[in-house]
Amino acid sequence: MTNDVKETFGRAPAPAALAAKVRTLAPSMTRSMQRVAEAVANDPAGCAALTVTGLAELTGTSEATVVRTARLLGYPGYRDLRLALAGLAAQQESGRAPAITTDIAVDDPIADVVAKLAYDEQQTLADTAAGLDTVQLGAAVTAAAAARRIDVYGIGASGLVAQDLTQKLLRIGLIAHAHSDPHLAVTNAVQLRAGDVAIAITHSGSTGDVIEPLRVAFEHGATTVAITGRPDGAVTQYADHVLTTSTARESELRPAAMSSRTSQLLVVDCLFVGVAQRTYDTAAPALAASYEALAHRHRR
Amino acid sequence: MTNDVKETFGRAPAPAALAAKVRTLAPSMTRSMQRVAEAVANDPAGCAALTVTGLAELTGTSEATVVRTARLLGYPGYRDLRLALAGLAAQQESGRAPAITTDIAVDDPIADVVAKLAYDEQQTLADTAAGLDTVQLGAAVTAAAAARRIDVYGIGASGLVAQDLTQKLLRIGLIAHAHSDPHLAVTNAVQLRAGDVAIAITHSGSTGDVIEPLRVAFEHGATTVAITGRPDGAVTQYADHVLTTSTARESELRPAAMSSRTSQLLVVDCLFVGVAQRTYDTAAPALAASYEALAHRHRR
DNA sequence: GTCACATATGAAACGTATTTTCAATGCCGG
DNA sequence: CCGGCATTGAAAATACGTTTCATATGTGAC
Repeated sequence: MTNDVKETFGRAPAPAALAAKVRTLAPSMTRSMQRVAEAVANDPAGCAALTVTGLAELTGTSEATVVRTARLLGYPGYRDLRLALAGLAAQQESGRAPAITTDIAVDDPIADVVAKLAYDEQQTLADTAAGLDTVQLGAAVTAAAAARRIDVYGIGASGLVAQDLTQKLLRIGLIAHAHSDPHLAVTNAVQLRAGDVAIAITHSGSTGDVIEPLRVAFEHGATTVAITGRPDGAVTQYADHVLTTSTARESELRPAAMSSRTSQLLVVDCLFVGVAQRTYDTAAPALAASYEALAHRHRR
Repeated sequence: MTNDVKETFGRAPAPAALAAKVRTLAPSMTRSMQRVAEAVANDPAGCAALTVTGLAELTGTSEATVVRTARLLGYPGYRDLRLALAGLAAQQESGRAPAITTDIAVDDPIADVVAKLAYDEQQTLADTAAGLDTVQLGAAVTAAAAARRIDVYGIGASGLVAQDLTQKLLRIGLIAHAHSDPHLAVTNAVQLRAGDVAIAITHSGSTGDVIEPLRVAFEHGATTVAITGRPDGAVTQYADHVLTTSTARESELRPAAMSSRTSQLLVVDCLFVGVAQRTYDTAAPALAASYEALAHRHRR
């Protein structure tokens, strides 16, 4: 084709400005081309789902006309117009910001529950990261990396976090124990001495069964760490280092335990990664070995 | 899971979650398919500009492989993948992708570790929420809400998630047990019958010790649910409902267990809230009562 | 090792969507 | 009413996407 009078104008086929371009060029279009352009401008998403033939039928024209319209709009052919259309559709799809502010209600459809929970947990993570004192964290990491042994206290939901931390520390070759039995925790705490580390995890900061072993450890000279949502709670009086978790808004269907757990896990992960960095020479092979050991326990 | 082994997962080919889907499905891909998937995930915009043949050449594979990959990602063919790609490209063009892309390094300062971990976990949550099949989730919720008893199987890190779920279900008055001892799990699974629910949690989808009890439960007529990162894993053959967790990029200092746990917990939370909604009349007072029971165990 | 089997892969055949060509039609000025 | 030009769609030509199938590449058993 030796390009004749009516040809592409403007260089980039920027998808955003498509509606404007349609309006600008409409006067220079023939009747059938206008029908096509109109359809495209009115429902980009719908048209993106159609083939040339489909769009031709929809607008009561022919394939040739559709292609001609695409050309006039600045694309090499219909295929490219269609791609631009898909992009445009995606953009205005995402433009609708969800902004989930409401609490979870009893009659929320399941999809909303998923969206709200995910959003809340993301929020909790951001808050926790922002509020975490990296100096305290660094100190806790240093102590843990050098510790002879590490005891972790946690009860209820926090007990699972304690176990999570312990599992990970064990994997990099450290000696760590999680205690959720208050009596055993205390009897073990007595064994601790300077150079050892004791970590108490409690959202409320006032869980007696967790504070008690930390106090014992503290008095025996161990380095003590508290991971708590209440930096002014009773637990902190026996803690050398306090790591604060964030407290997200809770509701009847979303107990505090849920977001505090997310927050605690982030702190625990940071602690773990910090320790793994400091002890990299032993941690890396230990991690590899534990991975290897599990490999043959998989089916198929 | 009625349909075949290798099949599309999730319903909508939502463009946003494409990178996540690539990561989730990467393990079940062949080498050449992985090359294609990688190219697509790394440069959606660039790939959207290519024809099948072009993409095949770019990745050093054949057209057939490209189409196969598109199918695996949940699209009817390459044409539709390409449209989705164009949409994705347009989105991140306008959205200005922030993305902390670097892995955690051995010498990262602790503040960076916190930021990167928080970011990654947020990403994992978003991906999981996007990829979660709400129909399957709804079905699992319905089954669990009406169950006579609920058994949950999980080992290692997944064991903690299993316990987390169990703890919460117990709080709303349901009968739930977590098993991480494979033998006890199986002997308990034998007791299950129609109307009961068994839930297996395994990131790899191939943990024999978790699959076995689920198989037994399945064969005894219980409704079975699998929470796994591998929708094509061995575990799904005995699962009535499959809930897919997302697989985040992992590295030496950030083992898969970390993000899979985040993902699993979100799924488990959704399950819990869903069940709590359905059983609100009994769940609400039960929650209040358990809260009350703990109140006097706090100091000061 | 090597044999049998399964899986992965690309070349080429095939079908469909897009583009081009071209003849028919309508419109306008003389 | 006629010639010339713009518009249009049917159908041919082509580019693209999909499917098939034979070959290659492992992988586990013996």
